[in-house]
Amino acid sequence: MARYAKAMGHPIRMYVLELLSKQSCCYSGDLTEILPIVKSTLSQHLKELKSAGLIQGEIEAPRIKYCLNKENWAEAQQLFSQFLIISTNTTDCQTNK
Amino acid sequence: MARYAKAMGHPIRMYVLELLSKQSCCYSGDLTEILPIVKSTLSQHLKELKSAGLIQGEIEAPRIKYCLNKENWAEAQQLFSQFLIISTNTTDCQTNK
DNA sequence: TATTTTGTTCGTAATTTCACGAACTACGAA
DNA sequence: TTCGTAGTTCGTGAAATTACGAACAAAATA
Repeated sequence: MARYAKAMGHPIRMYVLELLSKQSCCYSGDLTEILPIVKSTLSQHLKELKSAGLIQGEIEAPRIKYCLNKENWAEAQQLFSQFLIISTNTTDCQTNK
Repeated sequence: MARYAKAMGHPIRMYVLELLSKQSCCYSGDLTEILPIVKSTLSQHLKELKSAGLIQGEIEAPRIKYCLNKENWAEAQQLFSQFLIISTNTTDCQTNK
């Protein structure tokens, strides 16, 4: 979960994920036109998202089509939603004192 | 959301959050005994979690009692679970080509 | 009042992140 | 084959992160 969170912890990467969650897929060329960064920087961010497992790229020459990695996305959904539930039966505050 | 994600993007901070989600509250003195870091480092992490809005501290002299910031926690829950849903009606892949 | 406990702040160092441009690779099209 | 397009990789530098120990502050206790 820390790995997913870390990947999500940057506005550019968040933007890409948000787009992909709405739009099924995109090409990085289109992203460079929208985003205020050069293509090499974008490439790095996409690489991070890919190695975190949140997206996947598919060659569609001469471009690359990116979309969500649905399997891991579902896992993240599972992890985060479970984690962020405020448990109603938390144990009492323990101290070693 | 990037702010929350960033705060969650470190194992130590994740550990603290996990503990607090199970245990209602804790004291940082107890954490220093469990975690492999020095108190000043822990203090920094707690500060980050606090400034991200995920936890809050309450003075209970001579110690400080930490617990989740339930309001923001609920917001994060909302944001993440909504965000991570795989929308079934994504629009088609758009390209500027 | 002096001491101990608890935690923060500060300075420092090592590492990582982020961003850029240049050089390179791959591949389709002229 | 040569050219143009689409991306990646590499080297670099600036800034942020992570961790530590020392010094400091606040407050309970001896």
